[in-house]
Amino acid sequence: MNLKRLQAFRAVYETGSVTAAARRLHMTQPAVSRLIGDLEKELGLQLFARQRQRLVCTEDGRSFFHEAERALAAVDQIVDIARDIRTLKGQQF
Amino acid sequence: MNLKRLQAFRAVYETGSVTAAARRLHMTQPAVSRLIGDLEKELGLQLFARQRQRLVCTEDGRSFFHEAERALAAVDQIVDIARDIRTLKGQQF
DNA sequence: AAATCTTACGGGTGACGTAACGATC
DNA sequence: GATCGTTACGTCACCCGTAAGATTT
Repeated sequence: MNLKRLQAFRAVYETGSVTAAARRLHMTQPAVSRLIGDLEKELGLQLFARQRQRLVCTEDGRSFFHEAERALAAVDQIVDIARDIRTLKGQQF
Repeated sequence: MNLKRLQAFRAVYETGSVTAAARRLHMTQPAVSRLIGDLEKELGLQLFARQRQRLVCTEDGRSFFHEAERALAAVDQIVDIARDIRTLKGQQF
């Protein structure tokens, strides 16, 4: 598993397009497209249905998103906690 | 942030040694040692105190571990969920 | 034709294992 | 001297951006 892939998935899920997700992530479209494809291959699930020029989230994608968001939130919290600890340390002097 | 670093941290925390953690992770000792060092550098925190031939978890390390474990559990759950979805799909046929 | 997603390709960064070193039991 | 953790070094895979292709509006 890989955090970047999860972050890309969240961005595409929320924006509904690879282009918008790439903008949010400060990346190019091909890079985001690959991350999604790699994640689908790793999971063995089709998270998005390629219809026309848009990626429509599948039923599996929606089920997966709920859990993925929890994991990403937990990881984000880790960084916050670390910063809090550092700040606390700094105040001790 | 990086999942491998967190997994290495958990393994060292629970086993109390780099060697045991490396065995559990199917990696070499230097690789695990680097992951721990990289994580500490990234967080700006000293997670373990190098005493004698053992790594003793610091106060900061213990505080951080609680949150890290939650994140890792959430990630582990993702994989499980994905497998469940695949299994369910398979049963539909 | 402009926009979107995907695939191909080359370059740079990072991770790993082996080897070597210092310290401890 | 055996074990443990760290550092050095060479190699290899992975990830990204640019370029090119296919499809849609």
